[in-house]
Amino acid sequence: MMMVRKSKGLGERHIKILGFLGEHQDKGYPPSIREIGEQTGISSTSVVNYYLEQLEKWGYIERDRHISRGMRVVPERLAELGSTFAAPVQALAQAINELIRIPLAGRIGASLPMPVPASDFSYYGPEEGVEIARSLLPAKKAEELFALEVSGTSMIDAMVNDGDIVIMRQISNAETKDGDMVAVWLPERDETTLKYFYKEKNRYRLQPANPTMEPIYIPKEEPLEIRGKVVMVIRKIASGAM
Amino acid sequence: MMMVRKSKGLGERHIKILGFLGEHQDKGYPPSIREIGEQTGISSTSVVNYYLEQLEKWGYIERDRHISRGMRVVPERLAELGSTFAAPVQALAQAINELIRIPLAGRIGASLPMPVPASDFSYYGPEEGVEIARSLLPAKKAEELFALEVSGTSMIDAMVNDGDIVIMRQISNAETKDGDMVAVWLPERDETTLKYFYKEKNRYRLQPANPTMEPIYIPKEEPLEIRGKVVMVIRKIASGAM
DNA sequence: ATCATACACGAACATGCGTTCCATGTCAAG
DNA sequence: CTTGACATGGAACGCATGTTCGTGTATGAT
Repeated sequence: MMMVRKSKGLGERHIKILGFLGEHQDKGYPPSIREIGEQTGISSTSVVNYYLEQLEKWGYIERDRHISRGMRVVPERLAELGSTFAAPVQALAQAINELIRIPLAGRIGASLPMPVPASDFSYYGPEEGVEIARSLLPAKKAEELFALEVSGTSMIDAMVNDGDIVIMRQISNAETKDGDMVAVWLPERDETTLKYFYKEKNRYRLQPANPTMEPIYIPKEEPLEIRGKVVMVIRKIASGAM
Repeated sequence: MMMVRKSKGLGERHIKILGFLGEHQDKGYPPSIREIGEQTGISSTSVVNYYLEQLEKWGYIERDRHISRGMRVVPERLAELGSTFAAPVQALAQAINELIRIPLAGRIGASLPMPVPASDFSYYGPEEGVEIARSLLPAKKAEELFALEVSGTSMIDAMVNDGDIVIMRQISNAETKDGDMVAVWLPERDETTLKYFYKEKNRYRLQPANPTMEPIYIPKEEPLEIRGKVVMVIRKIASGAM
């Protein structure tokens, strides 16, 4: 066989280029091949192109051939790098203006049968949505996420007020882990509630976010549906509330 | 004097161009003059350039001459348009990937002497900050904004929990209007609290956000300092809370 | 009427900038 | 040592794209 020296994996120059692409971000347009060369100490445009082709193959960037400055970084791919690399790329990932548009699936309230986003998340046009900075989220895939506007004060005990927007991730009963804050649908009580979820011997403990309030217990026999896991709560405060 | 027909103000073509710049946003790089022409029904590159120069003069975009696709929209300027124009620009403003980086000024807690951002908001480097989508904010200037991380559960009654991040706008006592949710510093009680603020005959009423809780009254004689107005509250919920 | 100005075209020109091809250097496998 | 994938340069080549200029047409102002 053959086993080349460094080959696979990002080399110093890949990092430099990626880093420069990030720094260049605030210019409003991508750099040209020559500009990349100057900044990364590569004298030949063909070499820069060589690396760009690799970055494209690895999936870190996308290019539109024959178009000046026709390239863009792929934030998702970059996010994967996480903190693997130091400063240069770190800063990059954060510099990448990346907003995630989360579909507003509807409203949720004590008695409302909690809506679930279009089963397959297929495609939602210019519907209403909430834009969140990727840097605010737990850096996971943006799919599976949906938002709900809270209607009514029934979730006061979960520290969630009327008008708040909760960002949720689709999750099944099985996937739910102790300590997750989830939206629970209790068919028998015809009630939806947001609580911290804990499995105990033969019951479920639903703990309110407000530490001054007591948990409620649900016997294991009672049906219980986890509709989603709360990832974030956003409260916009208007000028003249109340 | 002279008063030309339409002149001053954005015309249909300006709007179209601005709109196209927005739509083109997700490509990752700006369009070329010719591309703009095609999409907006302008056959001559010089005419497109003509409009771009105007948009630049009006401050809607910035250009880097002699650089392919060297232009970018100025979100702040665009935000001013507000809902003045219909769909096209509306969508634009929202499509503009624009994150606002709000400096994290520090922590706030019942007994902590609430920190205030670097007096003049001069310049803050890569300090910690929170990135918010402009579309989530009340579309005002991003300056004057700062964020605080809440420490402790002393503001539970304001529906704000330990770890929450509150986005605030600097505001003086005089500017405060009834109904604003503000951070109030009570020197005599050595206490900082978040409450809805109301002026009454000879006292101030500080109303908790949680409707089930009673307001507290501060006699007008007692010193009271409004440190900021709460614009938004963000709660990130970790997987294994509690 | 006459002129200045805003609005529009389209062609020509001069770079900007991506692409391609050829030559060279390096290191590991055979 | 030879071979070959990998890494770099450098210089052309040629389309991509911004800029400039000559022209033409409304509309107001004088």
